[in-house]
Amino acid sequence: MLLSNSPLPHQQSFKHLAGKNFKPTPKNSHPLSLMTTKSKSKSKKTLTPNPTECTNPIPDIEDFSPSETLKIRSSLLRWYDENHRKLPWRKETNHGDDDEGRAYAVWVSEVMLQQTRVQTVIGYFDRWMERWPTVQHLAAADLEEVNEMWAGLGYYRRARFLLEGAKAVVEGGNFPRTAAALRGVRGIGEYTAGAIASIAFNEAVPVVDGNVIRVITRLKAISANPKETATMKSIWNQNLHLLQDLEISTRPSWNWEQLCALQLALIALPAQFLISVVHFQSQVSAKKLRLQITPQRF
DNA sequence: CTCCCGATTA
DNA sequence: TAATCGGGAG
Repeated sequence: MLLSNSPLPHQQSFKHLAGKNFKPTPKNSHPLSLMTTKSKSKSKKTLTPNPTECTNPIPDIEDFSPSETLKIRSSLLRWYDENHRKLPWRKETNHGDDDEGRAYAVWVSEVMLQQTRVQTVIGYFDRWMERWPTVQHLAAADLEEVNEMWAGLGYYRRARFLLEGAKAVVEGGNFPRTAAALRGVRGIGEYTAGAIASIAFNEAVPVVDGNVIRVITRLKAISANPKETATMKSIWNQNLHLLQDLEISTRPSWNWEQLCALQLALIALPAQFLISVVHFQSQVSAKKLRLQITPQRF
């Protein structure tokens, strides 16, 4: 779910949110990092001869402290309130009314956004929803017309999965309402399942896509390679922390809007926000910040 | 883990 | 020409 306000120079890349001078965090560049990507210590199990090694395989990733969580959360929510863009697949209506309709819209938009920039997707999305306003409508379609509507987007296998998924959902009788249940649907993986479950069905599940990886790694000055499964696991965990105990956040109480805003802010956060957030980054991880984060990087 | 899809860039 | 990007399938 890419909601950037800026035009997107490339497809399929979270770099487009970060400006021209964006460069991925170089591996092993963190001076404080004791062991990062290339440490081939595959002896993670049972063998812990070195006492410094046994604590954490990724030393420069630490959990958010409660106060960090509060700061980051309120900044994200403030950003969302002030800057978020209204997009056709995200209606600002009250959530009680038609969450399955919203889930379907999020589903369609997410699949399209996996491969195509926002500006292009909007047109495809509107036409798609006009033709097949609900899962039930889509489930009644056949592959030829789906491909026809999809023409120009590429990745036709994803369109086919979307159709097969819709058929399965309709045959199943009720829309899966949890991330775990959604995972069973064709074409819905960890990310899309989390996005639908949290945005449409109010489940507090973490969601990690390319943009979230970038946000979290910047906020925490993480130098570990996101391609490493251990790093990804940690980033998922970071996001989970941001969602936990929402009732102690700056907003009055837990509600759908808050969860939704947090997820969307994380997913959509443009580079501009990261500049404005630098001041509290310096409180969050001052040492790392000084060493790794420089304004022109954004 | 590897492979996949396509536009875009190096 | 080859690498890159990302979410999902196998």
